[in-house]
Amino acid sequence: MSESDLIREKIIGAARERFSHYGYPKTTIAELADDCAMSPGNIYRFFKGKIDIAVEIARREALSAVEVIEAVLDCPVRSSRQRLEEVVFADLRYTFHLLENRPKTLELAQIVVSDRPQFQIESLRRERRVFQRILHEGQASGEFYIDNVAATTIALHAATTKYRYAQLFTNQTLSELERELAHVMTVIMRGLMPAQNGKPVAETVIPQEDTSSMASAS
Amino acid sequence: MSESDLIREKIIGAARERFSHYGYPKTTIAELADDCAMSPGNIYRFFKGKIDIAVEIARREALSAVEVIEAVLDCPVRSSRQRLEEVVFADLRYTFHLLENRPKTLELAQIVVSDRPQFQIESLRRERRVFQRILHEGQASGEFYIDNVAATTIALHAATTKYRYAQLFTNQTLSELERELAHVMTVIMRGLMPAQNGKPVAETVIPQEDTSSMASAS
DNA sequence: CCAGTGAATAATTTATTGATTGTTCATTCT
DNA sequence: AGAATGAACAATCAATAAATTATTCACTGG
Repeated sequence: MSESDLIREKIIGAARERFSHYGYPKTTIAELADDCAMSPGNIYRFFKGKIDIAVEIARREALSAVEVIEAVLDCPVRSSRQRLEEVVFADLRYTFHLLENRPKTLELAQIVVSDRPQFQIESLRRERRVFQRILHEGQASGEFYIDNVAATTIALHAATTKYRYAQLFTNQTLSELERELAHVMTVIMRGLMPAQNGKPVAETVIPQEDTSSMASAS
Repeated sequence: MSESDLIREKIIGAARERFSHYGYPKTTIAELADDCAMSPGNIYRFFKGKIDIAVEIARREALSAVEVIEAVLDCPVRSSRQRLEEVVFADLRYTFHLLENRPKTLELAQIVVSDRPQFQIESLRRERRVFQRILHEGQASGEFYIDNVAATTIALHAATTKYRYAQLFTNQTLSELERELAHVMTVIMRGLMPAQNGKPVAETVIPQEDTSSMASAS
């Protein structure tokens, strides 16, 4: 990593710290410059503007969020169904806890999105890719009956919209949301899986929370 | 209708007019009083405060929205499936056109909800009742396989969240949303209906827009 | 009495100003 | 030369004052 990149990282680190403590609007370029022992003007040799620092931080946050979800893919499971359910519930829990414990992260994301609408579109696309992988795998194994994986991925993603950053839509508790999502997933799974000897597949059971990946937030 | 009720209606009429033209914040009590040829103080004999006028208007708007959706129930259809699909698509189209043609209506609703959170909860509940009726009917006729109608109603409602006031979530066009919703409904219908001789039920077809109930907005 | 008034008051909103902050760039360092 | 500075300028924000508005209530005319 070049010298220049190191300085860039230093700025990002200082900004992450201040944005999460005091918020984006209350953080000044002068403060970031101070933190990095440089002049305000020098910041602009590394970022085009203040908002671009926020974009970079939000981009990394979004990537690591998808990684948390993708981590679920790595642990061995019995079926694609279980994978899918675990990913959806992980999404609910991850975004729920994020808003609960680090509200400034959402604030930052909203500021970035209002300036760069494309940012949100790309974040959603990344998330869908995880879904798509699972559906594709389930189709290949014959576990799912899906005639159009791409369209079904979009449908699945849309149908679970309420369970991403759920606090934006409702003030239900996490338990209530989990119970509700289980019912949604029951219907969806029955929509994806052929009935077993005349009986629809069993109801979705709320998965155990995976405590091993519950890293504490900075 | 009593004299007093007539005056009340006059105030509501004047407020509807001004709220929809200039918005709630820019409408003053003095203006409403002028419109009704009375003094500002007299308004308060009919409404506890300015916000209560908005609440009453929003309440009626919400009721008439549900009526538009319920109207779909009256026309004869071949199946519960068709009913359900028509209601869901009617909801998407109605709320989409509402935001497109009468943005002040949403503004008013948001103001009311921010002051009276209960308002939103009740509106959603009313909407769900329409869904519940159809699910219940489909279950009774054997067309749907549903083990828990109440829970499935909630699931269906949650899964279609994105298609109510869709512009709040996305800037997709109505056609795009319709195509997407068709895929969502395909999965859901397959989740609700037993497969016919081994094959999952057919994909959802986007229903024709019902032009007969397309009343022009004031 | 009681529906209705309108001036008085409290609460909000808007306008104005001064201070702060984001951004640029001519200049200084190394 | 390239890296960094910090004063200068423009844009934005915060604080305050001014104006407007919501609400109340002692009063009036029927």
